[in-house]
Amino acid sequence: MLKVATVNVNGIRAAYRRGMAAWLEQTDPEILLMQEVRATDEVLRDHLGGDWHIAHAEPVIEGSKGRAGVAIASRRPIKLETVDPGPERFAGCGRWVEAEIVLDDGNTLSAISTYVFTGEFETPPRQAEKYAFLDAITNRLTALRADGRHVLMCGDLNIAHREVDLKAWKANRKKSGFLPEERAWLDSLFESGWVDLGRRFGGEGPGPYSWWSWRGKAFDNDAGWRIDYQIASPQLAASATDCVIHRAPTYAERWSDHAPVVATYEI
Amino acid sequence: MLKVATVNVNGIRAAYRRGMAAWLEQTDPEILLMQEVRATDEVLRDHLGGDWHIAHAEPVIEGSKGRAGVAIASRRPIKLETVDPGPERFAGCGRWVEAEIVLDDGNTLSAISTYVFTGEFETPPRQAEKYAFLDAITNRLTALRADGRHVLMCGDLNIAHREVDLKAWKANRKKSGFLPEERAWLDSLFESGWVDLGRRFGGEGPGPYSWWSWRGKAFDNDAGWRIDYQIASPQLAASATDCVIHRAPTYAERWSDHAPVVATYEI
DNA sequence: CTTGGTAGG
DNA sequence: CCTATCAAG
Repeated sequence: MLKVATVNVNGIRAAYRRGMAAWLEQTDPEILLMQEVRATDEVLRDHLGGDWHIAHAEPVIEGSKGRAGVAIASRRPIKLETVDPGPERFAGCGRWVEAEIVLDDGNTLSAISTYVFTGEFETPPRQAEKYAFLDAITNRLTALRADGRHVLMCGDLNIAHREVDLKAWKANRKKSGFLPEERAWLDSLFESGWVDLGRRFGGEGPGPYSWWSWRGKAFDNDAGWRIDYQIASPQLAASATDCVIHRAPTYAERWSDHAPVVATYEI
Repeated sequence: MLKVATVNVNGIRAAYRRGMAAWLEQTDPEILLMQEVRATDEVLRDHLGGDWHIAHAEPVIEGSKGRAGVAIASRRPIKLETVDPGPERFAGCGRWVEAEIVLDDGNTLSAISTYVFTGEFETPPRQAEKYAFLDAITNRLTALRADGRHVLMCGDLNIAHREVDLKAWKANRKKSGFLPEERAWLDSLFESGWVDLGRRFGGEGPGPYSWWSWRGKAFDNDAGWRIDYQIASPQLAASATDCVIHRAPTYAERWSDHAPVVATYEI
């Protein structure tokens, strides 16, 4: 049995200050994938404490200190760590990290933590960067699946797939995060066999969501988006028994603007 | 009877967040002089609320947004507001404001709120700026006293006068804030008739102090400095009946790193 | 150790 | 509305 949790922590320091440690102890995942770590490697390791093997893509490009950052913490050893999804333009961006982990059955799992660009900003234009990153993901996933291993991509894709995946879908049809091109990218991913565990176990919807703006009453009104995913290769997906979003009971109990997505695989 | 309070609020927003309003309501001064307001005029007025006449020197020089700022809030009308101590080099620095207030006896009071430069930084060198500001103060005070009005200069002078005015005087003999030249400036001010109300009513010392670093256990150990003053012209000083420093009971009850200095004048 | 401004989300 | 960095104190 393999319990996997993914969450955009929105700053590991702030998350711990607000109570992430209690959630982690109670949930006790075998693998924890994080996005927006927003800290140095030293700070990340200090917060998580011992007994973890950690793969961390800290952004290294100029002016990116305290931004982005993705990591994978594993109770089992990490055989190989790979940073960046491939193309040179994304070198050191702190948005992609892979960890090869050997499972009980001897098979290899490539676990991925990714944090896709927000496309919503006009200056500089970021939507093109987002599409380029999605392309890079497609290529990298295809390469990883070639040798038959298990692949699990987790993270904040900054895309809601269908109308049931965000509360205000009508108002957001022309907004980055719910553009036809972005949704089509997820369509083609799922059509080629990758499985969206959140939707498989999340019912018909609308909801559940995984992100709510801190602003106004977005959380209390459940005006959220499902933009955080566990996306598994077919064989791995077939072994899944559960996938739930850990929405905090109250606004005050949130320790991130995102909620964890937690899945169990019988593998 | 005229109750006057002066305090370096270290950011009016932070001070209100931490409980300044309760202190202000309980103390209920006729005139409240503030330093390090660190806010726009609109924000200052929003926080103080109605029923005040306000003179505010907001810093206007490039890159000074959110820094310095001195203000005078008065329950009685302010006849004339003057900003800056005079020399062009201090134009718009947000460290000096005067308010002319007509007293019950028909006399005019020039109340001053000032925030003298910290000299402790090496790059850029600030000690020279501090001495130049002290010179400007001397000249301006002399001019104000010429026509026989009452003058009350309140504020954070960033100078402890004598050994009894800071806990660690031995360790600070070569530090800005307790340099011989700075102490001599206060000596000559008091020798020319200006009166340090805090010392007149504060006993022999050591202490009381008006500022403690936020760092370490400075507050709990009372490792402070008396750098906040009410300095009155001779006639006004003669009418004073009391001057006390409102040190918070506990660290948690502080709403600034400085404590208010509150005096009463029978005039 | 705390302040506010700032860029980013 | 929240994150972190930054200069300043």
